Order: sequence, then structure tokens, then C-alpha cells
Amino acid sequence: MAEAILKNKNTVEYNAGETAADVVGRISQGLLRNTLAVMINGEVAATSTVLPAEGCELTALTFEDEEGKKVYRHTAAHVMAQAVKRLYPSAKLTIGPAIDNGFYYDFDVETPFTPEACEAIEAEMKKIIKEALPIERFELSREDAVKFMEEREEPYKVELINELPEGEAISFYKQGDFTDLCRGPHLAKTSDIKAVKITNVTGAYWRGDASNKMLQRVYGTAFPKQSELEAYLTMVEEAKKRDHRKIGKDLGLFMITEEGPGFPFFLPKGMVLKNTLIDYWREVHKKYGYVEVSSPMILNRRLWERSGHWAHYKANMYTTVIDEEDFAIKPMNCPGGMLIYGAEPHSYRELPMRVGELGLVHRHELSGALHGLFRVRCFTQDDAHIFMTRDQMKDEIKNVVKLFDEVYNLFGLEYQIELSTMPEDHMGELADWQFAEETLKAAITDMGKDFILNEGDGAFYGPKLDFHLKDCIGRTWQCGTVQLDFQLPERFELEYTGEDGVKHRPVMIHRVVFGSIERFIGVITEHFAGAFPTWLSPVQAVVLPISEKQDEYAAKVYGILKDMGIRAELDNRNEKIGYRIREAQLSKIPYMIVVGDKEVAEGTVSVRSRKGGDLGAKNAELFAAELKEEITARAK
RNA sequence: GCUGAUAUGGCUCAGUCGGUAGAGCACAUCCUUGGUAAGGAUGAGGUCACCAGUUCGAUUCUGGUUAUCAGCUCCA
Repeated sequence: MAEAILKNKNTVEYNAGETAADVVGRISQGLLRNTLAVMINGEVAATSTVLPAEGCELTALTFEDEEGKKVYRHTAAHVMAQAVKRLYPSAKLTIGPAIDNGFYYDFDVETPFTPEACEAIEAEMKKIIKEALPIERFELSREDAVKFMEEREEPYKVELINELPEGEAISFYKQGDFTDLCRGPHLAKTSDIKAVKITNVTGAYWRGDASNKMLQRVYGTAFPKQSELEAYLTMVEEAKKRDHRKIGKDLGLFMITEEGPGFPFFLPKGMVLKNTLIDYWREVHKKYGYVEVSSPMILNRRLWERSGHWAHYKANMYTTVIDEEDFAIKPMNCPGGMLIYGAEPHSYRELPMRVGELGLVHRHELSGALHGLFRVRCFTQDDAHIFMTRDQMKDEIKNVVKLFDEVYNLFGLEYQIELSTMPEDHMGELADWQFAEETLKAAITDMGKDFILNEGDGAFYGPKLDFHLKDCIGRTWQCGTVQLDFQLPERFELEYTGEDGVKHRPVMIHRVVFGSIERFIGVITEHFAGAFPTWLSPVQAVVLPISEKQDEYAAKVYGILKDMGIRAELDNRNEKIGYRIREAQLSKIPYMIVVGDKEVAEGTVSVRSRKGGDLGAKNAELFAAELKEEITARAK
């Protein structure tokens, strides 16, 4: 007899030779039905796994668990591969993992899959599911494994097998006429997949390397219930409606033309949004002790050589020649910031020095990478460089994160922190790196925040914290970053005079909150689906006289709003009130002020809110004051 | 940059098996003065992305270019 310790710390006894499924079934048949895989002593395993004789920790994984979901969709990927092999026997298998919202499988085929081919593949998948093929695991020696895949003419699999580390079991999963090299685990049989759909086909390079062959990547998703699959597909459709490229066009926020790929134009309404964000940015930075500077957009080659960009970043830089000398349009603001600091001597008494800059930078990005405002070739970084002593680092990082919290909280945006550590190709002393990484870690841990570790993903000059904001489809966009930099102060020989009267080198933090104003506008456009909070709305209220009889009174109400600095419009076009309300609603204007004979007689306004509908009659001045208050408070 | 797809009035889309194009919305004018998501009539608006080729004739076929979209890669 052995004991299985469950997630809730209860224990269940089991006999030698019993499987995980046996034990889960003893807890509850209902749980067993929903169990896709199990976690045995922290390792994900199939439900058919025989439990260790000495006892174990056992957790049942359902579709609600990330690991369970992964197993489910990984099995769906195998079903897809089986379907493709049945329909296209010459297709070569490569890899097929579960991903965030589904799974994919990459195939090497002669001709790309058409939408019709995808339908056929999906139909075949459903057939395979119906066949309820048991999924069996077996292991082979390296030699036999290679032979097995060579016989099946699967060169990619052979390549994968040859790269598996020595000593690792080489396992295969077989379901009917299909066998794939796979670590597993998998579901027990193909019919455990309930609802499946192919969502997309694209090209993808073998191993993500552009010099390798282009494969066909077939994306799909799978859910335990048809209704869940449909809900997901509906969500994706809804998410498409929030696409900032569409909303940006509909609401007249920005445009991008063929004349300037990746170089966005801001239209009057988008400009209001941008300027309002910048006003807020200045206000919050002032509060946190920042000063603001502005550095030139074009600086000479020597500067970029000194900063290291000419050597490391040249491919992304736009260059020009002035008076026969090479110049570059800045891809980053830091070197300019260094020159400002270095222009005069500094005392430790001035530190930490927090120097902000809304810098317009230009970077050449690959044409295929451009994406609305999310990925552009010129953008405004809400940059700041903080110069400080080593002792000040931790508190400074906390100060930055506190500012981030305040900003993101205002927009109701959730984020995830990623800590990126020393890459292989790095500069500087190991001790400095360790100190910097420990300091970053300690600062966020002190603040009670979690982070994900990205080992070796830091910049060559220092480790960093990335703040990934979640958009409406669950995609995450890196907006804020806090980077520690030992290199630039070194390269620019920055100094301060310490308490001891000796020159010291300051440490620098390089940080952005919005990341880029452009990207941030894209993120919040999708986040709010274009219905920005009133303080951000390009038009905050529109005055709608019912007929031209009330034009004079409407103009007066409009004047009251304007005088209070409210962004109001007067829409007295010769259209019915319902029509103009519809238009205002579609333009996501927060408040519609309807005035008819009744309002004129009573000196009131009828207020209709974008989300709450008709709010009834209010005194005109009183309403304007309330609205002003809502805007000043930046109500959410 | 790579692979695939797409490109028709301001927007969303039809269409022409090769004979220079159409709808709805938006826009303009007029009628209507209407109370919380579309009142009516009339009208204007397009070198069918760009450049070549084939053809008597190309928006339609072919090739190239550019941009966009979906990915890969990269990144604020």
C-alpha cells in the first residue's frame, strides 16, 4: 500500500500497480471524466501512468489547468498530423505543439494548403476522433528510433531524434495508422477530443530560421465542448471588431499611407488623444520628481560609434549625410541624454537625477513586421534616464515601478513583469550583472510582485524588467521597461563627485512607461474598444438641438461647455434626433446633450450617456460642472 | 526581409468567361422641424494600386513593383 497526497492535502491509498486513473476514479467518477492528464510529483503524465510504489503527490489535471489544456491540444495536434498524413501521405512531419489559444503542426508539403484542403483536413480529424483510436506510448533506442523514422521517410523527425540529449528516453505515440515522435503525455484515445477547428494556415520556417525551408503551419484549436469552441470563436470575432486599425479609421484617429509605410499620421482626434496622454505623462512625472529635456533628432556618426549603436544597431538606423559627414536619425534617445548629463559636472547631492524625454525615434523595421500602431518605424518613446549611485538603485527601481502602477492602474490595464537576465553576448563585469539582477529582483519582490524569469534575454548592456500589458484578445504587448545600464555611463565617461570628494561613475536606469505613445494608443484603443474614458475622449460631449427652434439655446449650452474647457461639439445638422444620437453613439462620444422645447423652457439639458442611455434632465451649469469634475479627476 | 493571400468611389463590398463599372452607407442640394441608435427625393463622385507585356481593345489575362493582411523573424 502507498499513499497519494492530493492537491487539497487529503490522501488516498492505492495498491502497487494501480494507475493514476484508478486513483482519480476512486476520488470521483465525475473528476475522472474531466481528467485529461495528471501531475505526479510535479511531472505531467498520462492518466494511464502506473503510480510509484513508494507513494506520490498526485494532482488531476482538467481543461481548467494550463497543463491539462496543453495535453488536450497537443493530442489534437497529433490528430491533425494523422489527418494530414492520411490525405497527403508525402507530407513530412515536423513539430506540433500546443500554444496559448490552441495548437499548430508544421508540415513540409509540395504545395501550400488551400482553404478547401483545410476543410478536408478538419473533416478527416473529426473522422479520426470518431474512430476512438487508443493512444499508446512506446520507447525505442536511439538507433531503432532513427531507423523507424528513416523507414517512414521523415527526415525532420530523424534530425530531432539525433538532437535529443543522451540518456533521455526516446518515446513515440501511436494512434491507429499514425505514429509520432513525442515526449507526451497524451490523452487516452482520440475520441477524448470533443470539439476541434482549424483556424488558419500560414508559412513558417523550419526552426524559425529564415534560411531554412518554409513549412506550412496549420493552426487549430480544441475544446472539451462544442459550445466552448463556439464561444471562443465568437470572442475572436468580437476581438477583431476592437482592432485599433479599424477603430482608428472609423473614429478618425490616425492613418498610414502607402507614401510612408510604418510612419503614422495623427488626425485631429488622434492628436487630442496623444496630447492628452502627454499632458498626463508630464503631470505624473513632475509628481515623481522628473525633469524634462529634448535632444536632437539627428546626431553625427561619432556619437553613435561612441554609444555602440553604429556597431550594434546600424541595420535599423536611418542615416544621412550633412556637409560630407555621416549622421544618423536617432533610433534611441539615450546618447543624447548622455551628452546632456556629461555637459556639466555633477555632485552626489543632485542624485538621483531623473531626466525625462518624449523622444521621437526612427527605426527601420522589416516591412512584414509593421502592424498598425503596434509596430511602426517612427514612434515617441516616453523615455527617462535616471542617474544614481549604486546605493540608490533599489529605491529608484521601486519609485519607477510605483509610477508604472499608478499609470497602468488609471487605464485599468493588467500587466505581467518579466525579468531578463545576462545574455551570452554581454558587456561588463559579471559582479555588476549579478548585483543589478539581484537589485531588480529585490525591488519587485519587496513590492510583493511576481515576475517571470527570462534567462539570458537581457540587453547586452544590462538586465531589465519588461512590463507586458494584456490587450483584449489576451495578446501581450511589451510597453514599460526598466533597464539597468552600466555601459553608457562608462562609454560616455559620466561622473559625479561623491561625498568623499572623489569622482565616481553613476549607474543609469533607462525606462519607458507607455513604451511608445503610438503603441500605447493602439493598446488602449483595443482595451476600451474606442470608448475612451471621458478625460481621454477626443470629443467629450455633443449638443443636439431637437430642431432648429432650439439653435440659440443649444449654442448657449455649447458655449457653457466650451468655456469650461470641455471638448464639446454642436451638431445642429438638419437630421432627426435619433439619427444624430446614433452617430454620436457610434463615435463613442461619452455624453449627448439633447435640448428641445422642454429644456429651453426649464433651462435644463437632457443628458444621454454613451453607456447608460437617457439620464434625464439636469441643470445646464450643474451638468457642465459635474462633467468637468469627471474629466479633472480622470474618472475611469 | 521571407512564405501565402489581397488591392474596384470617403467606407463596406458586388461585378466584368477581355468591349473603359455597380450597390448600400457617407457626401451635396432640396423637402421634412422631427424627443433618445438610420425620414424622403434628387445629385455629384471611380485612369478598377502602379509599371510593363499579350491583344484591334486590359479593370479583367501574364510578368514585375508597391502597399496591406495572416504568419515567420524582430521589437517600444
